[in-house]
Amino acid sequence: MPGLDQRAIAAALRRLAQILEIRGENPFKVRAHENAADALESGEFDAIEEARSGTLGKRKGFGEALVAKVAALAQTGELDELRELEAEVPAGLFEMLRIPGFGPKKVQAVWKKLGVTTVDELERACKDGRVEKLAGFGEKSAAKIREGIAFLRTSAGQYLRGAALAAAEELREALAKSRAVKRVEIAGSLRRGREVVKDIDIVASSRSPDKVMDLFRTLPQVAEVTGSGETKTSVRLQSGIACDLRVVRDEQFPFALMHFTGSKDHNVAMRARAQRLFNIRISEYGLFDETHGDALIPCEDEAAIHRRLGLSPIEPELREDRGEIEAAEHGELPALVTREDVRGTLHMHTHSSDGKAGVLEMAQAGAQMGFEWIGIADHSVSAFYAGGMKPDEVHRQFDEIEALNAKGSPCRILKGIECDILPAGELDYDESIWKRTDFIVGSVHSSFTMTEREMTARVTRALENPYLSILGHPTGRLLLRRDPFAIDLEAVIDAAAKHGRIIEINGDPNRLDLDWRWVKRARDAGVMLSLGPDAHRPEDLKHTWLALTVARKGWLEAKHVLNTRTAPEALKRLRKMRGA
DNA sequence: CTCATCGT
DNA sequence: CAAACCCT
DNA sequence: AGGGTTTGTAACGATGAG
Repeated sequence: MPGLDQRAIAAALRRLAQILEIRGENPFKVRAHENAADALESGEFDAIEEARSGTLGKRKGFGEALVAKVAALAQTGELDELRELEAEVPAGLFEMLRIPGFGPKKVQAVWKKLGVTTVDELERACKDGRVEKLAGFGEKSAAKIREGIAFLRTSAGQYLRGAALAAAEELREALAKSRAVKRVEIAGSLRRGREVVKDIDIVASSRSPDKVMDLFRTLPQVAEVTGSGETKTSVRLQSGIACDLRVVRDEQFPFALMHFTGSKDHNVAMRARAQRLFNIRISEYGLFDETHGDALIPCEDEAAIHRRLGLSPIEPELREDRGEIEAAEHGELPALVTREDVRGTLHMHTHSSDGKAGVLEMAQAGAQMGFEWIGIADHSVSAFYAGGMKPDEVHRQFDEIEALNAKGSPCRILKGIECDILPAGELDYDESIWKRTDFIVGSVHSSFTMTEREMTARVTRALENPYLSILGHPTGRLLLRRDPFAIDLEAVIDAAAKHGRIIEINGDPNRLDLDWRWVKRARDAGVMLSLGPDAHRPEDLKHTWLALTVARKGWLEAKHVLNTRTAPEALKRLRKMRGA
């Protein structure tokens, strides 16, 4: 077997860590493997080269054993230890680890004591009462596991927008390079900006579809071709995501793009309306005028289709059949906020808490991406698991930021903190720290299991604090992993509106929280929103764009978004909340 | 109540 | 498992 | 210096079993 690349080595070490964990080995040993995998994944150094030259062992976290493992994986792609242990641990156990509340110890228990090795078996064991009889488990445990399995099932086969989009853009670019391809676009729910997707749809136009299909089938990302004809090819990528490519003649491209972008409900509504008002039939191949012998009405792009149907152009993000067609009819669509409108971005971490870079590096990355200003917001002291800052650390960081701003930072840096909203609705620290900040992002990071009433009271109380500028990731959801905590968002939005507070659209690909459906309600209630990358390393600043998509999906215009302001304007808006 | 486990 | 610590 | 041994995440809340 050939040697593995750095990412694959990291994945192998992570797998090993999981096996060790299920086997109940020393937690520090498990952690050591995870840390090593993290380090390799960060890509900050060439581990393969360092393993070869013998310098890897000088690195913190890499001792004799891990250096040997990395070297073996780099050279042969195999590791005896991993192969042997994998043979011992049934593959289904890893899937069980994904059940919320079901960790390595419980996996071990049901495996060893009940011989359960798959999620399906576990479900049966819950139903027939074997689980609740197990020492350490009871009726409630069994019920909770069944809930967890149900959640797992609903998220099965779905992928985060962030990951799917990256894969789709690679494919699109590969296809666009071909001379046989005239036009090519990502379609489907990905184009509509949905937060999770079940597959990737790509639409292309070409005079020689077979050539395009050939190219597509042989792309390096493709693991398996599941179907292929002259208009459609379906594949599964290495990452497991299914991907469909449709190829049409160039005249048909706008119609196909619109059809495959959906949503289904949007298409149905569009078609019914076209039929009713214009006697026009819409299909993926064109607009057909039924009063004139079903003649094709040519359109060069989607905007032309919209215009022909008496509508202003409807951006893909809005095509959810939530009033966009009526708005387009009356010329009342929002002028959606664009990348060009965005001048700054705030909510990012540095090595003062759990970030991987310093303030200056983040500022440089921000400037490079064209931001005029950034806002740092490291974790507060209660977020111990994330290395939250003690008061003196806050002052030290703020001194550094002030010095940088004074001597000419790559871009203007705003001083902020991501302050924990404690269970009673208090913010971490006190006024002596708060007053030194330009802004505070207040976030819930603990006690998620409060009742809706309690949680709502907690957050609305925090919103009354004049120093809380922005409510961070308001529902705490983790896409495909954890539901939002119970909270009355209506009441939260009202409280934010009342006190002039801003609500964050967190752009972490795992969160995308506030959800777009609520973004629109916040907007309608007069609340300003802020795009937050929640970056932990310079390259994460691009999460701003994921948040931007959510904003667009929530019908936001530039005026609704803090990030479109110049630094002085943003500061003015933030200060206003404090009554200054 | 204590202990184990999980999650952040 | 790695790193710090303690011992001769 | 080289070895064997001990210590170390980062700290706490929620939940459930017994």
